[in-house]
Amino acid sequence: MESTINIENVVASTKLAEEFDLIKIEAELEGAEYNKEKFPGLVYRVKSPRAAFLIFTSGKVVCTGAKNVEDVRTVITNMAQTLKSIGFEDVNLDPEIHVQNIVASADLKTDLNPNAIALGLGLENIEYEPEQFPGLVYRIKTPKVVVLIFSSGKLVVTGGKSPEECEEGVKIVRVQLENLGLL
Amino acid sequence: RLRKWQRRIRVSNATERNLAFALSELDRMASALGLSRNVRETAAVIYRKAVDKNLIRGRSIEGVAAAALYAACRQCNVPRTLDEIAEVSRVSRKEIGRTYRFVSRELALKLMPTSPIDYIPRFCSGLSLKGEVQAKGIEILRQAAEKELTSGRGPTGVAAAAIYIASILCGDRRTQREVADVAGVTEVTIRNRYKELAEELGIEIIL
DNA sequence: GCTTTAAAAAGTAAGTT
DNA sequence: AACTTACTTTTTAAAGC
Repeated sequence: MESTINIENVVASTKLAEEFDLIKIEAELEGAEYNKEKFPGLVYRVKSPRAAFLIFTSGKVVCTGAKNVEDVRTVITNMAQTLKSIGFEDVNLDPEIHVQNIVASADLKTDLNPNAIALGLGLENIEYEPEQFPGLVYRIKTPKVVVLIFSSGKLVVTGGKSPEECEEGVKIVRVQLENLGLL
Repeated sequence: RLRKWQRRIRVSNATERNLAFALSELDRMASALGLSRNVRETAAVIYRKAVDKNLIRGRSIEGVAAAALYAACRQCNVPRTLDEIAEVSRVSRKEIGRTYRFVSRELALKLMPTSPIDYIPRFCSGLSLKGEVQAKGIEILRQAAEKELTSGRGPTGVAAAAIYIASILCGDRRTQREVADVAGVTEVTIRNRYKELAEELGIEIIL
C-alpha cells in the first residue's frame, strides 16, 4: 500500500538526566535561548535532521519538528551526546523516547464540499466555522486523532501517537465520505 | 435547619442577581449592536438554558452572555461576526469563540456555518443600497453557492464581493473601500473574491 | 488558561516595494 | 498589485504562574 500520508512533524518527550543547569547550557551552546521568566524551558535548535528542543531543569526534554519517527531517536541521541561533551557526564545516551504527537498531511485528490460534509457527518460531530478558519474539524474517537478537512481535498491529521494512527484517521475519513457519496 | 433555608435563599439571591446581570448585559450589547427584540429574547433563552445545564461553571457570565448573543444572531439569521460581538463586550474574541463552541455543543444548537446571504441586508443598508442591488447580490450568492465557490471562504468577504458586483451591475456603484469598510474586510479580500465570482459565474464587470 | 516549539492546510490581514 | 511575513485552527509534552 502506497503511503497516503506525509508526516510533517513529530513531537516526542524523554528524560536525559536527573537535572540540568540551563544557564550553563545556554552559555555553552551557541543559539540556545533561555528566559526563565518567559518560559521555564531552554530552546535549542539543531539542523542535523532539523528539530527544536525544549530542555528543562528536571532533565526532561521535548523534541519537536522532526519529519520522521526515526529522526526523533537520531536527533535526541545527538542532543544527548552534545550535552555530554559539554560537561554533563550523567546524560543518558539511550533514553526511553515517547512519541506524543504526529502531524501529517494527506490529499484525497478531489474537491470537497464542507457544508455537505458537515451535514453528512453530523453537525454535532464536527466544527466548521469558515469565518474563523477554512478547515472543517473532525474529531475521531478511535484512533483518537483530529482531522482537518479542506475544500481542496487536502487533509491534516494530528493527535496521533504513531504513523499508523494517522493513516487510520485518513482511512476513516475516506470511507465515511465515500459512504456519504461525498467523495 | 434555619441555616439551610438561609443558604437556599442566599443561593437563590445570587442566582437571580447573576441572571439579572446577564440579562442586562445581553440588553446592553444588543442595544449597542442595534439588535431586534427577537434576537435579544433568543439570546436570553439560550443563556437561561446554559444556566440550567450549569454551563456557567468555570466561565464568566459576560463570556457566556456574549456567546449566547453571538449564537442568537446566527440562529435568527442576522449574524454578527465574533469581532463585532467582541467590540461591545469586555470579553475577547477568542474567549467568546471558545465559549460559543462549548455552549453550542452542550445545548446541541446545531447551527450551520453562517451564510453570506444573511449579511447582505445589513451590509446593503449600511451602504444605502436599494432592494434591487440587494436582490442581485443574493442572486449572485445563490449561484456561487451552487457552484461551491464559497467553501472555506469567509462569509463576510464573499458577501462583500457579491454586493460590490451587484452595485456595479445595477448602476449604483460603491467602491471596494466603501464595501470593505461596512463588511469589515480588506479591499484585497473583496478583489480576490469578486474576481473569482465574476470569472466563475461569467459576469462581465465594466468599470 | 497561559507561556514556548514544530508543522500542514487555506483564508485573511498588514506592511513594503 | 505583487511580495513577505504573520496570524487563524488542531495536537502534544515540559515547569510554573
